[in-house]
Amino acid sequence: MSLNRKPRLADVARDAGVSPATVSRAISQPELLSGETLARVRLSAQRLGYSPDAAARALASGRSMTIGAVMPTLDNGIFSKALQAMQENLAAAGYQLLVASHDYNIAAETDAVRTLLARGVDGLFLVGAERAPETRAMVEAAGVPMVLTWCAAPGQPAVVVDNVLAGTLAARHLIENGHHRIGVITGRLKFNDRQEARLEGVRKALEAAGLTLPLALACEQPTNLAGGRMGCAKLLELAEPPTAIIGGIDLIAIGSMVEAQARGLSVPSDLSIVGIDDVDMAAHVSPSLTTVHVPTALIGAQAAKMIVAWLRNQDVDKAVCLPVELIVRRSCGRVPQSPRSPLSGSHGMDS
Amino acid sequence: MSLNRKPRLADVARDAGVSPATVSRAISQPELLSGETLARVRLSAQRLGYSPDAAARALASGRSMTIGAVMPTLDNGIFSKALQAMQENLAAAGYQLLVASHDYNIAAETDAVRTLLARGVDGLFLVGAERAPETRAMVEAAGVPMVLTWCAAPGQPAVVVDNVLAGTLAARHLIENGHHRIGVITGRLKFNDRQEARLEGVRKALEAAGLTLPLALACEQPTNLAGGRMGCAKLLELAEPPTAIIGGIDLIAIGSMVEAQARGLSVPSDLSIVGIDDVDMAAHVSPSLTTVHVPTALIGAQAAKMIVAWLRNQDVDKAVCLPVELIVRRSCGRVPQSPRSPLSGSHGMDS
DNA sequence: ACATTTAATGCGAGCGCTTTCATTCACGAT
DNA sequence: ATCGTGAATGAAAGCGCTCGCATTAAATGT
Repeated sequence: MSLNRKPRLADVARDAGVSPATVSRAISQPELLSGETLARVRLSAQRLGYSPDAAARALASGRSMTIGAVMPTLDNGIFSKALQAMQENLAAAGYQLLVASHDYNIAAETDAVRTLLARGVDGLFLVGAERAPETRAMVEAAGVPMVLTWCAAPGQPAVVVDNVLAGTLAARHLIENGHHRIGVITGRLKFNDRQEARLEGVRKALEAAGLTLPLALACEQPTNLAGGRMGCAKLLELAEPPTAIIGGIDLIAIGSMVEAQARGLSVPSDLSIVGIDDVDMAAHVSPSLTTVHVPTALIGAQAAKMIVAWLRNQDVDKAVCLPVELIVRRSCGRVPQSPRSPLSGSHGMDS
Repeated sequence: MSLNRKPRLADVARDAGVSPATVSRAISQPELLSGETLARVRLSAQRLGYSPDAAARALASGRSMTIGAVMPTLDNGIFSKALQAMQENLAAAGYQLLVASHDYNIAAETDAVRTLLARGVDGLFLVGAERAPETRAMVEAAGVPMVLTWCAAPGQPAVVVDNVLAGTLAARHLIENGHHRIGVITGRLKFNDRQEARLEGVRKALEAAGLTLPLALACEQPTNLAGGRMGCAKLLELAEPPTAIIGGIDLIAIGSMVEAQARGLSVPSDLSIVGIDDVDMAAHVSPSLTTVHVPTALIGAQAAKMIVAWLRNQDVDKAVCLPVELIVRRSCGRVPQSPRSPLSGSHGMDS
């Protein structure tokens, strides 16, 4: 049993009767070799069970074939879905994905980027456009291609969706159903420009309809079910509660639905609810959630393709904006005509 | 503007008036240096903005400070939660996490492991004990520490939970509530020993109570909400439908609940439902889901700690088994006494 | 037949760091 | 004074691969 050390490139070269350089080319630029030589080298490599040393390649070539992704958290369906898509697409192009998370902490993002850069990543995915100037500076100084996701920064390649539009779509749908008092529960706005944009979109739609968003009707909550429940509870306990609620993400919307139902309200007849994201669950809760579809997996896939193209020096679209779309399901209805039990009546009739 | 090339270790050495070896030690074994020298080197490093080159370190030292994790999918709360915990713990120890996924495809797992190994990972996390012999062989040949998660293989360090017990706990709870006809919806059993074990646990509890699991009452579905709905639909359409359903994972259980409710059944009075995992959502659906808590994040955290200890040549527990626990909420009730609308009556009275 | 390309391969100098071994120096013991 | 001793540091040989340049051989043109 010859359990000698791992074969190196030189071993293959010797075995195939060629120079190390030729073996190296057989791996990375096979088109430069004659068919015969290539075949011989491949045979030797195969026979010896050769597999190139990634660290050595990285050192010699200056490329690590590794891409870093820094997400707010991996523990959220929308990010893990994007991550999954990134991973698949990168793997297909020979790249590995290095992940880090910052839990919505702007300084933690800086640290993560620093670490990844020190790791020699060839490219970087970041979420959102808002970040510490230092972070941008580091990436720039390192000369590492970076593509943003979800939100775009000027002049920076990105794969985004129109979050403002998403908010507008959600609000407009409610307005068209006669709702005046619309509550909005967003995620924490700090270091989360996706949520900010969506909120802005809601405001826009409201203003376009001659309505406003009273301070009391907007609240920030953690981006999870519990946040949705709490936010909803808060809004429903208002003297003048909303007739409809927009969740900054589906999880919040669903949490709101649960809370409303737990309070004996019927969705949508007592309270309408709209989400944004269209997570798997949205179609399966009852009533099914009307929401604005955001192509999460596509964002990841596109971002991966973009960075690979960039690394291959191909043309890169400066920023692609993926479409969002209102998905009408069953969680929204016309504004209730009459006061309902735990809520005081809404003002003014409509329609 | 001196935008020269990145400073190297030698630059720091020159600046600090010491040898490169000393700088190297300042980084990785500071305890070997005199306080004075260390301070001087650190100052120079800081001033020059030095950051060691990971590839060079990896090549010279034979350690990449990188750990690979191969998951069935990132796009599932339980795995992404574990991943998140792994990532945090590894980062704290100076390691980076390289991720890959195989989508429940055993050959894809082999490929992922091969790739990660070629990448020079210092350690590996895998899910479950079932896999291609080739995969094990590769890891062994590479001499890379590997820790398994969720399910243990003999003689292999692992952080697991007793999935059989989880299944038993779920079933026993139902049995104690008088249920005889218990349906089970698991995820696909192929290359998923967690689900197999849970199913086995259910069988055990049933047998211990003198009951059996008829073939018709067990079904496999995708591990998501839609799977739960379909599985539930199938079971409810049986001539003799179950009075209770166990979901192999919470997502399935919740999907079942939705389906049951969509069919006009009330949970738990018409149908009891138990899940396994205790995902965030479980506490927030309505009725809240009775389930078996599996400490997902802890699995990840422990696994990370274990592999770090191993890499530091510290003692490693061969296999830690984390506790599972039945969480009684509101989705289970006594078996219905009388036939209910869409279902034919259950046989024999109980209690 | 001879110069000129073009294609295929080899040479060798690194890439930036780690680590073994040797060296130096200070200090307490003899 | 002399000799270990151990702590602190330096010298230098790689780690395994890539790539610019040089070289050779074959093909093409005149």
